Amino acid sequence: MKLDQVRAFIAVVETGSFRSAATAIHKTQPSISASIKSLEEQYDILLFDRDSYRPTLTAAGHSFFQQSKKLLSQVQQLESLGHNLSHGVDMPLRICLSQMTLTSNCMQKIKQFTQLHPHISLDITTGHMHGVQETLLKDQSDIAIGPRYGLDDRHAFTELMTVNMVTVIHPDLLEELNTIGGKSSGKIKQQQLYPIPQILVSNPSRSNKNNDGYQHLLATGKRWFVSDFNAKKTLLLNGFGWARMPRHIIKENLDSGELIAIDIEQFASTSEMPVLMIRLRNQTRSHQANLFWDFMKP
Amino acid sequence: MKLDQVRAFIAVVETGSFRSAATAIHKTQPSISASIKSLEEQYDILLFDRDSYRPTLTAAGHSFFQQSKKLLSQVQQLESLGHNLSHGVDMPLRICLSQMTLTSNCMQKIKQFTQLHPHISLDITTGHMHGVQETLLKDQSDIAIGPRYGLDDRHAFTELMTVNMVTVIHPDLLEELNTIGGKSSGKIKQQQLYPIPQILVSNPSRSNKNNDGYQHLLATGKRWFVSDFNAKKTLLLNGFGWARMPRHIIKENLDSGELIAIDIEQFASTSEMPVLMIRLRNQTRSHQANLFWDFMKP
DNA sequence: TAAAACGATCAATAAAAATGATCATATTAT
DNA sequence: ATAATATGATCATTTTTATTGATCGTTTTA
Repeated sequence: MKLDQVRAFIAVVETGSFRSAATAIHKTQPSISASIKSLEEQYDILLFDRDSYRPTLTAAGHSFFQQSKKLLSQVQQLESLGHNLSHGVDMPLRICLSQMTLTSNCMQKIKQFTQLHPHISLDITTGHMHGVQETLLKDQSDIAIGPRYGLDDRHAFTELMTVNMVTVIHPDLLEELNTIGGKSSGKIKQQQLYPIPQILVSNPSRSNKNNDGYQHLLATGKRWFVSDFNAKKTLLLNGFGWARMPRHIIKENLDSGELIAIDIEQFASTSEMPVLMIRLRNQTRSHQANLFWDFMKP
Repeated sequence: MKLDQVRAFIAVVETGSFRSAATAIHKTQPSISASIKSLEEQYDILLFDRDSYRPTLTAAGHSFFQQSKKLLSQVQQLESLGHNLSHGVDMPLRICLSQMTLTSNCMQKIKQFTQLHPHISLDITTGHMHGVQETLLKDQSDIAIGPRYGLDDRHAFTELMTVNMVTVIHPDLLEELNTIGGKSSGKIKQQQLYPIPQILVSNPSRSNKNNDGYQHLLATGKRWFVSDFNAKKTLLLNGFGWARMPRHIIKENLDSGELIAIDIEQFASTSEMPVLMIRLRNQTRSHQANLFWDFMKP
């Protein structure tokens, strides 16, 4: 397949005839004929129906056209990239941060990096849960920073820090718990929590097959799924349930007593969740990506 | 730009040398040199650093390589499509249905279509809200069926039917309302509903700028966002709030008294929501798509 | 009914790509 | 150290490919 052949094909479709296509892309009509013929012979398909005066796309030709358009837009992207690169326009370094990692600690380190390398432009996006690693796989980011959830052997990673996770609940709900369940202090039994929903952050966009990584689920409790930590926090503050939260997000609410940290029997109520810096193992890394990786690496 | 040049470039990157690249793609080394040189001159960039013995990618070369890989995968898609088309493999017709439209009425019409055209393979996906129209724009579907939300002038549509929307609430909550608010029958005042959350289906994946289409929001009430109608139904059945629902989804719950239809003052409590069949205006349509469109059109 | 536009075809020509030989240099192996 | 091997650039030559202009039989348009 030659690009010029595809260009000729598209020109014919869009101008409606071989001749007009020829003038449109500055070639001669026989040249267009040859290009179409070559495509048709190469794949053993009929792109145009020549029975009528004007060439009309066959069903196969229609599918081929749509895909051809995609190909050509990809070509144009590559060509404009080529031209941009000659003018010193670098590709931005794309970082995807898990909401969980938005601590001043981590952000300051990134800010230091930007100050150290002011010529490197950073594209920073945020995501939740597996979504962070998915941006790597979908080539929407070069480096991701997030929890261990959803990693497999395609990912390489290094631990950056840990986030203190704490199990919290609204004081009203806690009181309700104690009046029903029994003891007013000490550890809470798992059974006591069953009637109260656990609020979890989920990624509803993709139904993930493997449920690994959810090591912090209460086995039979009711569960609520929200889309991000802010929604989770809102629900918590309104007393809709209990949840595990990064301490830095709800620190002020803990201090003011709007939320209470609780301790559950046989359940990792507070824990240090590792935050990883992640990249794809088999992908060639840009120089900027390597600089960032080495700078952030502990 | 020639495809062979890009292929040569990628081969060099992946094999590590011009000579090995030559053998890998069955060309000679001078040919590879010429290809790379041509690319470099065309865009006025340096792809490889030749100072060292082995050619190593420059920063520009690295960016160019990543984009080149994408291009080539697009090429392979087109080529395999070409070969498939010759063996009579048609592209499936991709329909995206809003969850709201999953009435037996609509589904039966689609089933009739499949029986009428057994050779046309249908790919059916479902989505929520704007997500349905987005599949069109992202070229993930050929025809969408869903509500009016999020349409703009890129879309062409025709009304298929209407779905009866009804405002419902859990009987316990209704009782609570009446004891607090006053009357035990007749219309409910908007103010009475403020303390009870309205449950809405949202599309959290994309933060949509224009809030048009949400004509059924109570101005100052609390709001809950869930990802689909099933979640909404679950919340309703558990008495978490009130919501507007397609009648066909909760018909049985209304009959059994698990949910109660309510009437709110100055609020379109029950209404007929139009369900549209939607396609992109400027996109060439496949024969299958036209067949489907004409069949479904009232 | 005449004129214009269409696509297919073909021999001739122009352009481009691939080739093989050769060179200077860098890396290995001995 | 030294010989052997491997690397990329260069160039004249050949081969392949693309393009052209002319022409033919149609179909559409005026």
